Amino acid sequence: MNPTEIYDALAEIAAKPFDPNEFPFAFAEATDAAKAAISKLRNGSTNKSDLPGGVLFNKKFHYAPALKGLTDVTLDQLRASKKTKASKPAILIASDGETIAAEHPASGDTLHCTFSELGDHFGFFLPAAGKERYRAVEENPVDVKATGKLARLYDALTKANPDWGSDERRHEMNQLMMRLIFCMFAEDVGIFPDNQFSRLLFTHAGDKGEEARETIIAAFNAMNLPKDKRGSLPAWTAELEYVNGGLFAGTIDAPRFDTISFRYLRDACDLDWREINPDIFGSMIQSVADPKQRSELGMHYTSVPNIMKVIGPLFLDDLDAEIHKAWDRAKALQQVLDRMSRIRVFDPACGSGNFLVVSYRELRARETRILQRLEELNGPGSMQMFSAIPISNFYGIEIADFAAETAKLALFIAEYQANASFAEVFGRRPAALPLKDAAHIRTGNSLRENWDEVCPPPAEGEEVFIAGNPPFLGSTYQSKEQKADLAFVFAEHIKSFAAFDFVAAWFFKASRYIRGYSARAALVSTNSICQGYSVAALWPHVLGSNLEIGFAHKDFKWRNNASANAAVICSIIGIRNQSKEPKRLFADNLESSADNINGYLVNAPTVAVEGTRNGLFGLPSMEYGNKPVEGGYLLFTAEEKDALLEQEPRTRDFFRPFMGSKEVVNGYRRYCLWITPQTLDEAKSIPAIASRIERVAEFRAGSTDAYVREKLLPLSYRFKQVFEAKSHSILVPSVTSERRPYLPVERVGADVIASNLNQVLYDAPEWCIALIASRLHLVWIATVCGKLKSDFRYSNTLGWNTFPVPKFSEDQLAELSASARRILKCRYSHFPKTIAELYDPDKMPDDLRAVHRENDDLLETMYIGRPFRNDTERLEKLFKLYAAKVKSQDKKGARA
DNA sequence: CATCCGACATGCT
DNA sequence: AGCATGTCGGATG
Repeated sequence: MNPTEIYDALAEIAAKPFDPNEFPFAFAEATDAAKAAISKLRNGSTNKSDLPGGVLFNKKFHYAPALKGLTDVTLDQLRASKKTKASKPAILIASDGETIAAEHPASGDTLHCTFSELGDHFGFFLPAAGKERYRAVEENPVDVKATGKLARLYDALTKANPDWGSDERRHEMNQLMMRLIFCMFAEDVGIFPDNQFSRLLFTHAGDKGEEARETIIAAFNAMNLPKDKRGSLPAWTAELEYVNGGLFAGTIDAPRFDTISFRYLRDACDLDWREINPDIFGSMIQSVADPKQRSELGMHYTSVPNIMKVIGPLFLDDLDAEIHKAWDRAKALQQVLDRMSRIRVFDPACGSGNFLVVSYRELRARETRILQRLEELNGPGSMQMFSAIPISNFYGIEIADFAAETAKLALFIAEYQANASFAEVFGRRPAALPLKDAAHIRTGNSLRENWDEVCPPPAEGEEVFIAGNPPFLGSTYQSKEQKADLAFVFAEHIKSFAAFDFVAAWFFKASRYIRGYSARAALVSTNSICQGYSVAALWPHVLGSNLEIGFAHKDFKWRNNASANAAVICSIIGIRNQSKEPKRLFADNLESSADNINGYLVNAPTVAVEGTRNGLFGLPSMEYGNKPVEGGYLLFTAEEKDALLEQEPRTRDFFRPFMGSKEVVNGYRRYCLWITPQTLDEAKSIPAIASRIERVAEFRAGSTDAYVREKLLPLSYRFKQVFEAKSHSILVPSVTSERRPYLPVERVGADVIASNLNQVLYDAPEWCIALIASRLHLVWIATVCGKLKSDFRYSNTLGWNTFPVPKFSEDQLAELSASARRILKCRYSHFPKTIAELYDPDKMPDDLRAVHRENDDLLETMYIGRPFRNDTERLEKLFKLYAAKVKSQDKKGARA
């Protein structure tokens, strides 16, 4: 049975009246138990249940009928049952026919729903069918459990109070959740004595939560007032602690609790909150408020190792060095402490506050170390034992209200936990309550906010460190609002910004913020802003004449513990005011010091190759391939082509081989219908083709691109962009694997139609192949072109037109042509091996390696009279030639 | 009209 | 089910 069938079966049970005796067997059947197993269960021979009317199916489920309104009690009995412990059922189920209470004993995850919703919660019951519900996030189990419980509570509350799910009340709803979490955490760690919150809540809220709303409101109001000012509140609130700290400031309201939401509240209170990680937990519960995000639970939260990659080189490493240097001198250590108390950390895209929490924790840990050392140096009792690092030194901006509330809470919890470790070391702890101050978390659109207002720039003696992981989004994927945000940031400073990735705006704002101040910034980014077109377009504006890249982590694959990871390669870029301090470059798990880190995140002088439509070095011009934009209706696999040919032999003359990257590299075959104005009438007379042309028109009519929708509609018999060779084409696949030692390039006849996944030299001389297939060319392309992830992405404007070559003589060109032919011939001798197979770095044939080597030696000798020693030397020479050419062009331009 | 890109998309093994 | 590796066409200059 697949999950859909299980859903149907459970829904069917739910639709019928509840029969407490029949239910377990129907449930067993619905969850895919064998007929024989069910009859054994029915006749009692395998039923091990020790509860009245109960049915225990070994390893699958333990069910017991409940008296009206007492499903919770029955669930407790199921949980406590000795037989449950012995036979480890995946699910416990109690029902009275009105509601269901269920639990996964392994994870402690619970479900409360009405009986009629049984089918809707089929996912919860899948373990009874031996199916995993979903791949659990590999995180602290407490965090996972807590997230699940909170999500259910949130859902149940918004279901019972639809208005609390609306935009107007979202903030109040989120505040409520955070306050509840704080209370549950506080009583578990002992900030609240005697479980006072849940004890009073469940004493005064009624059995089914009838009074839960009023009780919660009264309790929260009390926590916001010193104990002597609670005259207007119910007497029982006198006992509650005064919390303050802003957490209970502002409006206090609560939704009505129905039986189900009240049960989830009880479940949440039962959880042990002591072990939650405020850093990761925060990002996980972000998904609570946004059901859409649930499936990608925590997909974009930054893991602690990645946060450390940012804040380490940003300021912690420097601090550690200073502490190390001062280690034996009390006065110097005291100065470090003073410095630390004046460090402020600002995350302009703080989400649930991971960066702030981890930064706070790291600073507090260092502070504790220093205080310990000072006590050693000055003698016991000599130190005033309090922390000089307040959470009010931490600033954030976050657009999502729930996340912003979470961030505040996470810092409270982090503070508490830091104080607890402080107490472990010194036996004294700062008073936990009332909370003194809060982090400065602004709920808003970071790109619209004035950062100076959120986090005032550092005064003399202060420092501000900006750290974070802003969202990445290419221009194709940006919403209207996001495009407007980009314009808001860039319009008055830069002409062309619309093609920037969304993350570029954060770098730009950070650069304006830190300029001239004792402030630095480091942000996680997609690596694409340090590749190709972006380098010349963005970095000069970010850095200007006063800033520099102080450190960078180049190209690492995004990873966190979420089950589905975002597919992106990241870089971390730290910017600062120009400084004599060393620069650090992290690449391929190695750290090196750099004289200069340029926009490509390479230790080299600052250069940025700008794309150009004109060849700088007189190479033949390279064009685009044919861009279909036709919904696939003019394209065919070999089988599809043969099928159509059989059905309609007249289509034969319209088929042409169609080659993109895959066809060149992996030897696949595809075909397209190639129709010209001259052959259009004949083509249309063939119904199979005519109908395809119509489908193309339909497809194009639905495009968001006005040009495709309007201008291209009458041209539906052909591709969007059309090119044809006269004698032959040289194809250069535009996206190919970074693993190959040489770029793929192929020569094909004029019958072949090249797709836009190739760049094409139409009817060009063969020596071009010798250039493209050279190591020199690969090194150049790898450096100056864009990438897809870290794979090569060939570009005519950025790569081919800018590729520096010496002035070749006719003889040299003839030699290169001969070399190109040798490479092609060698490949053919390995027929039918594909380029992918031949250029697999582990399996490349020796003779092919040899002809490439010869080709490299031949070409490189034309540059410098001998082969280059390594890629570094190759790049240096190429950049030197490039720079010289650009300079001479500029002069020409100036003269003209 | 030409080009650059993808907190990707998807087929492999 | 993770890893390798390039489609497709929107959006921009």
